[in-house]
Amino acid sequence: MLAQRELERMILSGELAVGSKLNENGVARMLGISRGPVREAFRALEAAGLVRLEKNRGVFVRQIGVAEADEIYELRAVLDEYAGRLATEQASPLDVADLRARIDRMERAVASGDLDTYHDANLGFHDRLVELAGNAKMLALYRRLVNELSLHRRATLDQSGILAVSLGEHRAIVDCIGSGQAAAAGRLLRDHVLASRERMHQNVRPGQAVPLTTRDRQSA
Amino acid sequence: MLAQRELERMILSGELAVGSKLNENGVARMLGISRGPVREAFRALEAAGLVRLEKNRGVFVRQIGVAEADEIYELRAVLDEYAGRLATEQASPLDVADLRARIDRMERAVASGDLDTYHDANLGFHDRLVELAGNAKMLALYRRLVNELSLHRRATLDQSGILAVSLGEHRAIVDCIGSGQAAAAGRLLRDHVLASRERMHQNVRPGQAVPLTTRDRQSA
DNA sequence: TGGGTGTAGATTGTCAACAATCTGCAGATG
DNA sequence: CATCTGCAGATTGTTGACAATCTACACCCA
Repeated sequence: MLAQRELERMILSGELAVGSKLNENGVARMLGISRGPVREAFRALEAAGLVRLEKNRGVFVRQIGVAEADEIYELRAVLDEYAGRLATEQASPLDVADLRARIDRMERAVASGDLDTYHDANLGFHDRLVELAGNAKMLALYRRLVNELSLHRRATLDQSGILAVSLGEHRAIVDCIGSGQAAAAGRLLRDHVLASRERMHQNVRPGQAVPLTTRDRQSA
Repeated sequence: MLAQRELERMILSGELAVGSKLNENGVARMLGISRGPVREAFRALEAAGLVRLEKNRGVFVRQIGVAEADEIYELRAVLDEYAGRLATEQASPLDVADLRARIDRMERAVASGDLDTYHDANLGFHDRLVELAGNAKMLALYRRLVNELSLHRRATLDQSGILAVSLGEHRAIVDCIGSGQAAAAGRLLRDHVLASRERMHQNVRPGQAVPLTTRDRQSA
């Protein structure tokens, strides 16, 4: 039960590299437990889409390719448009202020060049927005998609110019939410996600395909 | 690995009643295996949303209430509208003919009063439609939602009048797909799903809340 | 009689050992 | 020299046993 959360944390933080093999004995020793609970955690993580199980061969941290990331971004665009519409109808002035504060936090992070904080705040902003929509099932699906996207380890050569654009999009979205323009909020949110997808593509091209040295790497 | 599929089948078919407790030893004996693999299957099924785990108390087949079913229907409406648009762009004439054949099968089932066959064909029709959209991740999410909806055991007092209406909606959808009207196909599909939600509500009202006798029932 | 309490049985959580399968390498063979 | 074969070690799949926790019922007491 706890092993699953710890493994999930390590996978999402990148502590366990994408594509690396997870040895049952190794993980068990690392967590100070036996193989039984580790295997159970693996099964749960597989259903959550974070690892891949190969019968009699072992489990691997899942690798999300560009094509699959594309699919996920398009799904997010559809869900986010809906979430934006609902959130506009549901959000209180306090909620809007909270969203603005999150954007401010992102802006400060960009100004100080702290990309990690920016990334966290960005995830938090979108998560809060979907949460405001008030559909718990959608929030669960959304989080799953975001988790899977984090398995698409791209070069992350975020240039501050791109981040500034993204910041502007965020502000426009919250302005629509604050002024009750549901349809416009949804549309901007969808466009924002699709633009993020394009930004990912531009990051992927220089690096080409995923280097082989990161596949089936040993760890734990 | 196989235990999970068997349990999933038994849950979705209703062989294991919604809300019933699944005893580890009982399931293990039933499947002719030991408790270890059973516990692994439980963890996977929990992540799939089919069972609910309560620490030190056991696992129960999940119960979907009206509020949650509502959320799922609204999500399906959003996804299906998108799927309808994509499917229209992707579908070949053969695909359209296949969809029509599925509707014919539903019609025959209604005519002969075979509600089980109608239900299967209906699920198959929508599944195929989402599959045609060509987004594998969306298909996976869609199937998960449909699975969860089957945990909302309503009275299923399907009257043939209602089914006829549903059949007509199906034909209109495929007509749009066949004639390349993507936006219209999406809109009709969304409306169809939302209408299904309303039909569920009308089925729920007479029966009121779920009777207590079906909760935490012993089985396996 | 109603309600709290303790205990016996059942059930879940965990572990270590055994069986089945895979992997890597050394040696044979053409 | 390349390829196939077979074994040794490592890893996964499964099992039965033990510890921790919960549940239900009998019992006691006000």
